[in-house]
Amino acid sequence: MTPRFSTEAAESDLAPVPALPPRERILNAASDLFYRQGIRAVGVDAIAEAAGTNKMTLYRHFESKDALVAEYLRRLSGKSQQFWAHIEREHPGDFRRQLGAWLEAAGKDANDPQGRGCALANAAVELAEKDHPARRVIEEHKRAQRDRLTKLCADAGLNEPELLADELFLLLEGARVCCQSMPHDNPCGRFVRVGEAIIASHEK
Amino acid sequence: MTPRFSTEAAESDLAPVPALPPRERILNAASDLFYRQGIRAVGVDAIAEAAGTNKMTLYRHFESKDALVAEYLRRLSGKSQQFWAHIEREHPGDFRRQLGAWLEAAGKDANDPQGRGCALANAAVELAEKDHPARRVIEEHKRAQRDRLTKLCADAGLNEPELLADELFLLLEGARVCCQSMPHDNPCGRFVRVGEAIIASHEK
DNA sequence: TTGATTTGGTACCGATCGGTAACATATAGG
DNA sequence: CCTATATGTTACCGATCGGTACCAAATCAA
Repeated sequence: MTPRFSTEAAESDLAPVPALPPRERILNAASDLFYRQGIRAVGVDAIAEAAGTNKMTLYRHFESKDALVAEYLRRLSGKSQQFWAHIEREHPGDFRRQLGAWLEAAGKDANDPQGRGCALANAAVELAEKDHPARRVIEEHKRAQRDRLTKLCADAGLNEPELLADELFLLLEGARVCCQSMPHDNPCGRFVRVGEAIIASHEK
Repeated sequence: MTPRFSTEAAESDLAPVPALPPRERILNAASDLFYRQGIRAVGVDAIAEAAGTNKMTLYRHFESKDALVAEYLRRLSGKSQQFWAHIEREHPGDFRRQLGAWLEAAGKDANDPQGRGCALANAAVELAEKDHPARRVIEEHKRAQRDRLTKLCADAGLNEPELLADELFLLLEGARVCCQSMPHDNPCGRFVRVGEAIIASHEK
């Protein structure tokens, strides 16, 4: 690297994404830290530092750590909705392929060796307080996921769609918690196979 | 009283029981608080107070909070082993009934409105550090549970016992995390029914 | 250019965290 | 009985927690 002359500016030195506004940087940093280390294990100081800013700016954009946590989960829930739209766009009208795409993506998620399962479900475990602002987001998200999966199973013309959806839903939730409690030799490897077997058993 | 299915932890709520030695009181208080409020949410001061003793005595019996957490989980894992012995004793040689008893107890566990799922799995979510002393206990416990269930499915003469055991295992893990992320109208209500259907699909 | 808004920096707050020193009091065993 | 061990009490440690006051620098709009 060429030596710099002055201590000034350093536009393109090593700032990865300097263009993002502080709020986005904070949310990105918080998302990464919360997911990898756990919500309660991460302090606001660490988030501010990882975001390349300070605590004061953090509290100008989020009224509390709890509010930041809720926003972190809200954004993830939004990305999940985008995923549903994505598979719908990929296989328009073909509900069986949509279900297959869902299963494949879920399997990839559950088998990611770096993954720590579902951030929303993890948050529900960490935040036992009944009145935590994140709980609204979590419960609403899970309900929506289950409903969406139920609708897809029905559209796919499978038997007992509600029951099938719950089987698949519980299966995925189980896989995403097992990958944390059984990081070695876990049963998630069979996830897709099991899912396909379950779907097949609801064939008309 | 029949031994509990597994890992729900709750000791007697309001038993002052001054007769118990301090170590047991501490362990009981810690179990209750850790399970209901979460491990990271509970401080050693609160544990000592709930145990009717003080922090000094706590640290005379446990070298650290982490060690106390590990012991808390170790004891639960032991109770789980007792449960396996229990159903074996109840239905000696009748592996199908043993499997039925397992399913019924698991269903009761997953549908307990006061329950917060599996304490071991919850701990795995809360304690992301790979070198936490509790992780040994958790992983060993889960491995043992899965192996035991696999053995039972095999003894029951069902098809593809390893696959069946993993289906049931993931189903239970999913149910015990869902009861936290979906406290209202959750899919755990179908747990036993789903389990029976899965078992039936492995009938010879 | 000016004036208002946003951001960064630092120092601080009270509370709580996990953990310990020192000493007083019980309780047990010989 | 006396002595050793286990327990209770209090005060304290440094570190960190979530959250804020204050002011300077940068940015942006008019």
